[in-house]
Amino acid sequence: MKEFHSLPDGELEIMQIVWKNAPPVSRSIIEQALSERRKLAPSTILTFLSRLCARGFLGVTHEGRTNYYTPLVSQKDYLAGESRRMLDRLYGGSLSAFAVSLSDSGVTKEELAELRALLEEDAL
Amino acid sequence: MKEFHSLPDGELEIMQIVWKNAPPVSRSIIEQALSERRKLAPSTILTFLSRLCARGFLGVTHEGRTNYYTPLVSQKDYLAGESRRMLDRLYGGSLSAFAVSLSDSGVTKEELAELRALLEEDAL
DNA sequence: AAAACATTTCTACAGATGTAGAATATTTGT
DNA sequence: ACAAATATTCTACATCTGTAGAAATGTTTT
Repeated sequence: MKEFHSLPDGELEIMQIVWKNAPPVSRSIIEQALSERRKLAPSTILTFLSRLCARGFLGVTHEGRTNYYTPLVSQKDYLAGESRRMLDRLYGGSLSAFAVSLSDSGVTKEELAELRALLEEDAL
Repeated sequence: MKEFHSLPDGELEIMQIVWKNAPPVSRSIIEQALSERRKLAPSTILTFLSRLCARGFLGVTHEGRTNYYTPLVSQKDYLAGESRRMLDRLYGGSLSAFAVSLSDSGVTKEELAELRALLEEDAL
């Protein structure tokens, strides 16, 4: 399992959108999806996209005047790495310490119940 | 519950040490604790400390030529905020999605068992 | 009290990140 | 073929982060 370094917020936001859509994804699709959350100049989005390409997170193909992007790192792999990193960084690697902290932060009883269900049915 | 913004790695590392010790904590103590993990110039550590003061994370008092630092934000509050932020940012707020991802990232069976125990005894 | 020393504050700088205007290239309507 | 429209790439810049040398300040030793 490869180690990817963390993405900055802006780039992660783009990746989440790319992952959510069937590849390859055009910039207009991304801009569309993103616009529901915040307004960015087209060139800003393109900057993020090219930085993601430079990092090896996305591959790009040109179709006329349009760029299409394809993820080169899977969401699953990236998130797994991030979660572990976060657990180490913040809780010295202790999952339980993290859970306690979450309950401090207001996870709902429903969420905890859901998690317990997952654990009890050995889904993990 | 106040919202604190995320700390960069270097500053978080310092905060973790400050939290671990009984306040107020001197720079020499911090440098000592830190030196076991990595080597930084004293002035670098001081830079982090003064940035933490500027952010309102630490208060400082001067005792002769020595500075003593006291946390103004509790570890518990900070971690609670960070955990939630991370859950939102990476998993759209879903605790279960996070748990699945953790199991992808190689949490041990022991950790999961421990977590289940916590949940079952309603400790959270 | 001067010298030697320890500690802190200033200043600096390179690289990362968020953001976007200007310049350039591609497509399309007429 | 050309103008209008549109998408992409370049260039730019302010702020944040990691890092630390130089300068200033306070302490101890002889």
